[in-house]
Amino acid sequence: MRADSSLEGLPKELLEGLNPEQRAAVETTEGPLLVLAGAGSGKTRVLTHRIAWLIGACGIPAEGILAVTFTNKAAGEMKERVQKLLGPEAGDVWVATFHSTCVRILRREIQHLDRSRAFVIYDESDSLGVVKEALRRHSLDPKSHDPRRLRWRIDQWKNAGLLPDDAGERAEDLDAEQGAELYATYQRLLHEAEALDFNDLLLQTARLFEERPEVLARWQARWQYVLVDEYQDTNRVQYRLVNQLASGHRNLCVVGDPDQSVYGWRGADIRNILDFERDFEDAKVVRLERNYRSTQSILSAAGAVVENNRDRKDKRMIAERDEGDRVGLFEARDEREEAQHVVQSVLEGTRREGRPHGHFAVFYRTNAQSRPIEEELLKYDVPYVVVGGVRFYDRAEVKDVLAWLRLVVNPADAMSLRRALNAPPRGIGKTTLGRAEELAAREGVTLLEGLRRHAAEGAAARTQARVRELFQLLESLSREIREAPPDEAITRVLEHTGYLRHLERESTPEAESRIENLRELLAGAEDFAVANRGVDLGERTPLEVFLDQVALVTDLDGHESRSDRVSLMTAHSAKGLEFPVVFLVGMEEGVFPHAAASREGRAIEEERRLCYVGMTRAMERLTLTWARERRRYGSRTFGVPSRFLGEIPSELVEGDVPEEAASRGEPSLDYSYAQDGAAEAGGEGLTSVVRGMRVRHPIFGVGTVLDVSGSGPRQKLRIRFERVGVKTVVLRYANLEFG
DNA sequence: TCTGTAGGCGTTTTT
DNA sequence: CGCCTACAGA
Repeated sequence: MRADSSLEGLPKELLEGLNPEQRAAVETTEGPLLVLAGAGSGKTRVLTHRIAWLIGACGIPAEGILAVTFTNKAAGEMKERVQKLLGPEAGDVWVATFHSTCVRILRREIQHLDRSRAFVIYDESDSLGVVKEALRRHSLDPKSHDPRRLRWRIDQWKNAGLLPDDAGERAEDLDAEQGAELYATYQRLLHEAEALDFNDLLLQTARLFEERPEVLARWQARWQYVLVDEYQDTNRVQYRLVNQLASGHRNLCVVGDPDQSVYGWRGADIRNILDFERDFEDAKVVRLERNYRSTQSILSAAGAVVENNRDRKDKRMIAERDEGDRVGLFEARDEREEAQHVVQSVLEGTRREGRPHGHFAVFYRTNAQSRPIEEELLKYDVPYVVVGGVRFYDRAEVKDVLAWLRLVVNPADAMSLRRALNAPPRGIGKTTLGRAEELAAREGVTLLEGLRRHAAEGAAARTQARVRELFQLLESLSREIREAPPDEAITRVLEHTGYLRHLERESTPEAESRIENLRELLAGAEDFAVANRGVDLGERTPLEVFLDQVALVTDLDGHESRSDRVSLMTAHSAKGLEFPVVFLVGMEEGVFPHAAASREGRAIEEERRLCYVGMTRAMERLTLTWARERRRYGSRTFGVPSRFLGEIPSELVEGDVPEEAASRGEPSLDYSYAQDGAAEAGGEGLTSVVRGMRVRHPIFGVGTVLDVSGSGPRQKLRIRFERVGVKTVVLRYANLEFG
């Protein structure tokens, strides 16, 4: 312990107000520690106090600590709270997401993998563009090979830590083999563009650590204490990274709650937390089971739902608060009535109890469900904010401008070139680009260089002139903005490329709103410039750092919780938050649980955990609503109440548990398991169809199942038939033979 | 090469 | 229902 006068008395203070378990989690600083932190048990408090304890009481230098979180928002909050506890002593503690941590490492070390340190980060749509390009290179029709499906598949491989060769080795059929080849092409294209997609950030870092032990050793030495938040949501690659970083000193503290694991679809592997004690035999385990957030009724109701999961460690949360109101249940005729109920309740709460709008939150399963609620809120002038959804930086006009910036930083970036090229249009079209691409592939140069050579080698005079103009523009732009602060760089791009003039000339309301978004982009860049004035960025330019940040922020991070607005968001986005009054809407089969999850046991359990997450965000009042009728993709559909409603004991509920839901819980669970089991056993028993299965259709002949969607009588199959290509058939009517 | 329109399509959750 | 793509016409 160090005798720094400014810290005297602090250590004691850091433990005040913590319960014995929380205190143990803070004080157990050495060696592996697993903190099983149930919902509302003061997890963030433990993490922040632990960091403060390490610095303030144990004398660990701030920069020796790494704390990894899931979202930028969580990271920001945690850092802020540590600073509040310690003051300036908090200094350089590194609290960040996995992704930004990896970016930081790669920006310094990626040359060891033979790559450029000026790499660009491709987001989902960039990456989809690369997938399409890969399909083109293999002369495959995007109609029969859905690019999104392939992208998803590549993602799954990456989440599992598999590189193209690994995927190829494991391929069991032609389809998988072809997929692996496409994956290889995809990686090659990324490499040629000096680009990394989101998953590459993690995967390449893990690879780097494996291939270069001396590099790993440096980072191990730097971060003597590692903390990981939301450990239940880590995937295999993140697991590898954590183990690599902690394998020397083993001062690893992971915090999580298996009941809140809701990212399995994204490759999160719940085994990571369930097996922690096996991975580290000497691990200490602390359980935080006192809930300080919710009333007894809310907690019991949520617990009753999640208890139905079979694959679960038994756990009981103890409510510290009193019983409170029963959980509300509302049956609406349709989605409009549902919205009306929510908004009327909000109005009542504000009038009668004087609650600010910020007390209320509405959660739904999918982003598309926000609309009717928004319309109703607008009708009564209730201020609200939609959290998540379309990322600001995903808007076309914003991406256009950013493409120019990215191109200046990294001229190899083919996707940005494609974008920037025609923003605004400058007479270089498909044909020219296609030729340039061919040339680039043939001669092994970047797309930009291919374009230059194509123009030099006898393209039409017109094209030549236009390409020359483009290069002049790029060169002068590059000279001017390379070292400039991002706000100035954006201004220059808007001027010199003629993008702004192009929009102004349109003078439509749409163009007007685009210009408005660009102003917002500019304002964001100004904020960045102000925040980073005088900050040492090392060898990197402000523009480069700005682009990194832009690539990794989500819409979630920007909107801080405001006290004067109702919050609307998906149940996923709600994780980690809390609100006094919560509405969980759209509680119908097919909506929540989502139809895509209804067929598989494991997926249903994840839906149930998601429901648990949503319910446990509520502090004082929780209302679940469902609608008999709902407009979905333009047409009316009829819904039955969610099985989750039937899992809540009626004595905890205000209002009637719908009969249909009450009778569901058990049998539906068994059914899903029966189906799952049959699939694993090789397809006997009920018609349980899985991907890759061979089938015979009376008309179309023999084929392979590509995908299964929906459940029950409406279950649909996408099948690639040998003779007639890909068709979608309804299982019930198709008369398929299996085997 | 660009722009407008008609049709097809799929729609889970996100770093 | 709204987004995106493919296609036709200038």
